[in-house]
Amino acid sequence: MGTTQLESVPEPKYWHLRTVLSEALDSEFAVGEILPNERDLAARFGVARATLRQALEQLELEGRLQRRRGVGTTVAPPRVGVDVGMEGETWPGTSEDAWQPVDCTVGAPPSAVADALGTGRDEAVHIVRRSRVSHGRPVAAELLYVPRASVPDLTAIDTPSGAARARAVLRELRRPALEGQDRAVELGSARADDAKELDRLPGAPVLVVTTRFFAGGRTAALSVATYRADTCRLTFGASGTVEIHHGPERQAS
Amino acid sequence: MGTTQLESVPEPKYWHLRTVLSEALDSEFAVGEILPNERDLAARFGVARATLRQALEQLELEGRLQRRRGVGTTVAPPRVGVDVGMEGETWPGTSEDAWQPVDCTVGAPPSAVADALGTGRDEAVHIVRRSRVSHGRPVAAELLYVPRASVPDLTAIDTPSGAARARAVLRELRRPALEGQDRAVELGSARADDAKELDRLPGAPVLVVTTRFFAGGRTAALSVATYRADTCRLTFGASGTVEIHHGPERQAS
DNA sequence: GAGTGGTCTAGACCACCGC
DNA sequence: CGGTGGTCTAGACCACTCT
Repeated sequence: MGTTQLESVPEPKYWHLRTVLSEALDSEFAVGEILPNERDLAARFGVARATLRQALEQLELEGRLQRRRGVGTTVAPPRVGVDVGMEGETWPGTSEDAWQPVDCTVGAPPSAVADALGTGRDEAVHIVRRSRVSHGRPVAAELLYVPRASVPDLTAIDTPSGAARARAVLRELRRPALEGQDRAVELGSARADDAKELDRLPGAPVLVVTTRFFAGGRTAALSVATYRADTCRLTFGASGTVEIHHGPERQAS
Repeated sequence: MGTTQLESVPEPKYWHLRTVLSEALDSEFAVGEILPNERDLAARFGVARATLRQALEQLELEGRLQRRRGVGTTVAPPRVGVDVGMEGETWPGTSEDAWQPVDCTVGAPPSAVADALGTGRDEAVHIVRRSRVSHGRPVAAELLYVPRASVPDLTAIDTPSGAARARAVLRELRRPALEGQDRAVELGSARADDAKELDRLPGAPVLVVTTRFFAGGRTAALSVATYRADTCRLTFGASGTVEIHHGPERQAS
C-alpha cells in the first residue's frame, strides 16, 4: 500500500478550497442551484475574494460551475457529449451534420491557414461561418476556409449573400469526391467574435478542432471549429455515451 | 455632456495586453528566449502585476509562453502534434504505441469509472499507470482501469510488481479480440499526482482523453489519459502535420 | 437601484532555482 | 544568496442583469 507522505508542503489555499467546494457540490447541491455570492463565500471560508475566485475558476474550467455576470454562480449540468465523429469521412454541409450556415465572406485568411491551404498569404478565400447548437445552446462556432480553386463554378454567381451564399459554397465544394481528412484538437481561448457567439467572455477556454479536407490531391478546405470547453465533451466513435469524470451527481450527506 | 460613449465597449486591459504581447512575440522574440520578469513588464506597461499576469496566463494557455518558478518566462515552441489516432482500433500495449508502463496497482476506481465499466462501486480493478513522452518531454499520463474479469488468467501470478506487472496485465488484456472502441476529449485540470508527472503545477489545464475498449460484449477496459494542454495538439488521422494557429514563428526586429 | 460577477490595484510573503 | 514566478490580501470600481 501506500507510503503516503505527510504533506511536507502545504497545499495552496485555492486548491484546497476547490476540493472542498467540489465535494460540497457533489453532496449538497443540485444541478442548476445557485451558490451564495462570491463575497459571502469568501467570508464564510475566511479567504480573500480573489482566492475564492481562483477556486471557482478551476471548477468552472472543469465544467462544474457556470458563472454569469449580473446573475450569479450556478451548478452546471454534466457536459454535453458533442459528436465530432470520424467514422464516415464526409464533406461539411451534407444532409444534417448539425451545423447551421450563418454567412459567407471573401477575404484573406490568417497566414497559418493560408499555409495549410497552400494558397498565397494574401490570396482571398471564401470564409463560411457556421454555428452549432446542442440542447438549445450554442456550443461551437466554425470558420470554414475554402480556396476559390475548390469551388471554380461559383464565380458566376454574385451574391445570394448571407446564409444562402454559404450554402452555395458548401454545395459546390461537395462536387468532387472527398479523398480524406485529417483532424487535430487543441486548447485555445475564444477570440472576441467567437466569444460573443458562444455567449462567453473573450479569453474563455475553447477546444479548437481543426479539420483539413483533401480532394484532387490538394487541401480543398480547412475548418477551424471552436467548442466551448466548459460545457462540451467531444466524442469520437459510435456510442456517444461515455459518462466519465467526477463522481456522484446527487445524493445528500 | 457628453455622454459619449467613445468606445462603447472598453476592452479589458489584460486582453489588450495579451494582444500586444502576442504581436511582440511574433515579431520580436525567438523560441526559447526569456522575457523580462513580471515586475519589470508590469511597470513597463503601467499595470499592476496581477493584471500583467492575467495576460501571461492567457498566452500560456494558448501555448505561446512557458513559465517556470524560480527561472522565468520563456517563449514556447509550437505545440507538439501528438497522435491519438483512431485508424486501426487496437488494444493498448501493442508493439509500440508510444506509452510506457510505469506500474500497476489494484484498487477501487472512482465511481464514475466503475459505472462506465459496469463494475460495482467498491469492486477493485487493476489500475495500470503509463506515461507518454514526446521529444524527450513527458506529455501525458494515463490510468488504465482493467476489471479483474477482463484478465481472468492473471489471478495466479502474484506480483511481479511495478512495470513488469503492468505489462502482464496488458498482455492478458489483449487475448480476446477487440470489438470496438469509443473516445471522448474534454478539458480538465491536472490532479496533484498527474501534475507532478507532467512537470506542472496542480490545476494546470489538461486535455483528458477517455477511451473505452469493448470485448466480449462488455467494456473490457477504460483508459483516462491526461495530456498537457499547453504543449500538446492531439492529432487524429493519417498525416499528423497540421500546422495551424497563430502566425510567424520568427524574424528579428 | 440593488446585487451579481469581472477587472484592477498596490502591496506582502512564499517556494523554488541557479549561482 | 538574489531573483524568479506563485499565492494571498483588502480594498476599489465597473459592467451587467433583474426587478
